Amino acid sequence: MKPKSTAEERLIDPAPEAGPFRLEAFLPYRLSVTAKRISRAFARAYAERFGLTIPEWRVMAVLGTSGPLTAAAIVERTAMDKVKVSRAVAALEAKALVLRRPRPEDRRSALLELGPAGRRVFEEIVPLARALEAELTAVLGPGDRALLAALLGRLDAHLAGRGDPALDAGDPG
Amino acid sequence: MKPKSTAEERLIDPAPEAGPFRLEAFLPYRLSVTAKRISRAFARAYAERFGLTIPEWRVMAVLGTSGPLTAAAIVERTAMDKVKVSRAVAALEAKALVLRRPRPEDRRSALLELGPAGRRVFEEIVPLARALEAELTAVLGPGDRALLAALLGRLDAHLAGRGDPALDAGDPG
DNA sequence: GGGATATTGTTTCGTATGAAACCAAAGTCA
DNA sequence: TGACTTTGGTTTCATACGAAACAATATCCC
Repeated sequence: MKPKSTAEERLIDPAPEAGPFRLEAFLPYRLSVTAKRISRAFARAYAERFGLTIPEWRVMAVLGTSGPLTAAAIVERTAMDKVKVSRAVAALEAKALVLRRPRPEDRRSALLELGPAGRRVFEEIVPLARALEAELTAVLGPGDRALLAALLGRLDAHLAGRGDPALDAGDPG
Repeated sequence: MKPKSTAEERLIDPAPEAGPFRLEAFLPYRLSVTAKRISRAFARAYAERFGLTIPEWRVMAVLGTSGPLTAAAIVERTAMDKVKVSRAVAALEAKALVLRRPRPEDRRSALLELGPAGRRVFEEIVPLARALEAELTAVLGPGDRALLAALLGRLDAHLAGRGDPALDAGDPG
């Protein structure tokens, strides 16, 4: 750690030594740990009560609040890659939660939508997901929760802008 | 979505319907997406330039700023489960970056520390990691970065408190 | 029309993950 | 001392992941 740096030095050295490296203060690490913890809690809840994985839940989540979508549209809205979406949809079809409606005008893709059973499960999950979210983020008041969302939003926009390849997302949900 | 709720209803219903469910506004989802994006960027950088995975980097990170540690101590400090740590350490040993020093007084575990090569890699990675962190979080000023860290800190403490089982952490680093 | 190219999803294949089983070395205690 | 139990790490095994290859259309453009 250098003694205090002058304004000039700061211009030259944009990332001044901030003392010894501490993993627990490293933002990417912190973000990962927190996200994973929350992810787990949700994964467990969805699995236990509905037999769903997080990718499956994400697909249902978007289909629950939109008209029928193609797989590609789901990819866009869930930040998952197409392999994951493909598998999640296949699983949901097998459970009769999602229906596939072929499109004569383009037989490569089909429109996907919640079936009656899927709709019921969706209606049941949403309040649960909201409650769990509220419970897990209880330490933050509504204000800080919004603040966190805003910060993540800015960060995300930045990251999405930086032409990074695959845009998939881990697990939570 | 209910018509506006009265104060009384709010007391009764702690999680008032906030309109239709929107995945992209769901905090667990947002956290996961952002964490994963950052994770990827780091994973790629570490792999390309140092041939390291994130779990490996984490192990080196703690060993780089502490005396020799047992695997169990590393588990504590990296929020990774013992299987992951075991494998990361094995890989680092194979690369001669980490050395294992047996302990006669307890031959079940050994003390682990960076070897000379590991030390050199560590010294090289740290500035890079800091620079990448700075770049990725550039949209947030230092103030907001600290704010985000603080919010994650509170959230984490809360989550860690809630006796959730496994405490492993995803990937970033 | 009809070959070249692009788009949409699915499948393959190698790697990462983690729960549970396992092994070896301590520790307990009768 | 000699069962049991506990602790520290490793290995196994079944699953999740995603990059790359693939198959089936669709679209271009001559």
